[in-house]
Amino acid sequence: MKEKKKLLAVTGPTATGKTALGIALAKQLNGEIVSCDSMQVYQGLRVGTAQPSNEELAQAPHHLVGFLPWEEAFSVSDYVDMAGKVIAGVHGRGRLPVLVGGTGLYARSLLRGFDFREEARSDELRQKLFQEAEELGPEAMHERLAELDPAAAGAIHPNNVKRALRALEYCMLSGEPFSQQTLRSRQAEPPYDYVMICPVFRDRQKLYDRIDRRVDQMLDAGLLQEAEDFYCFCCTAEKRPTAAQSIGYKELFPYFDGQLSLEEAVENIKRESRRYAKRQLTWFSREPEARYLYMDELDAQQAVEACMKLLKEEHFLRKEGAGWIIESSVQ
RNA sequence: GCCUCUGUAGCUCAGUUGGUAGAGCAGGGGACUGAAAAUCCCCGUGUCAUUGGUUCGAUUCCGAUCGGAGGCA
Repeated sequence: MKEKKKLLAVTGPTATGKTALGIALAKQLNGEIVSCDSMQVYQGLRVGTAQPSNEELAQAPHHLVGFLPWEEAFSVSDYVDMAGKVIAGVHGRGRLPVLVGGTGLYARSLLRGFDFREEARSDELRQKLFQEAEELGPEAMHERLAELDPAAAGAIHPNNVKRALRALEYCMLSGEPFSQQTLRSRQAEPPYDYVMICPVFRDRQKLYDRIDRRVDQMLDAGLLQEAEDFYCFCCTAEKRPTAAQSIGYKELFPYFDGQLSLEEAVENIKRESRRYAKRQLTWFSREPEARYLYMDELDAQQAVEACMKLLKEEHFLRKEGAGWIIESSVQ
């Protein structure tokens, strides 16, 4: 007999309206927003990463948004740690955590209870491995992985140096095969009782149009200034920070360098955002729990109603008097 | 009006000395367990503008028509 705490997740591709929907649901359900976005964690990357606006932030408590300095690295395991603590706090206040964001790996890792071992990570070793890969070539490194962990080597393409080296790093530090960790995580007990709502568009073109339009809006909202500040920071940083991976900034760097016109750089942001959305779509299609919400058929109000209906069906909620009560879940 | 060039995949263009075609980009699909907005893998049939002719056979050669670009009047 173990009681799991409830959690509501709103995850899906960019530009589908997760932020607004999450806030509406949080307001309705006495909730607090817990962001699940690898780039919105950074300070000052407000426009380009589509962080909630001040008006939005004022409508519900938000966590894990805009708190990390640019130079700080950030990773899944950091996220799972922090989010776990934040969520415990929300539960402690007797409120409902509403996970909102598009970083699929973060959401899955948190909700499925993936286990990242503290000792299985070393920046030094990682750097060393990358140097070796540079000298010996990716195939040699992949062969090395094949010796330590044939299963992982079979699952990782030799050209995917980043993932092959991480697996290698893991094997060398932990003393167990990387694939073993995956297996262990798969058997882990999910820590929360959750429903995952995934807003999407039936019509791909509609989503792409929204993305294009949103990039234009970002420019109107001051993306260029924000990006230039960040660009100046990156130029003086000794190594490329994690934050520099964010779409919307790195595409503008060649423009600041004078190598691309603004128009070309903006086109690149739009294209990369569309591709990103497609990757997210692929990712979430592999989430068996994802409950799709087709946004091309719904206005904001209807989307919230559809979610409430779904939560009732999932026995997540029950109506009591004028309000909604979140079901307790004693197993 | 005349002359020249041009019309091939969504776009830019190759190419076939006549046996129905291929690159880049765009696009599509997929993978994903400590950088994930990252990283990586796979995918190219299109009335070769239209229409006649020559030919066993034409997208390829010839003519006409219709687009486009340039030049001369």
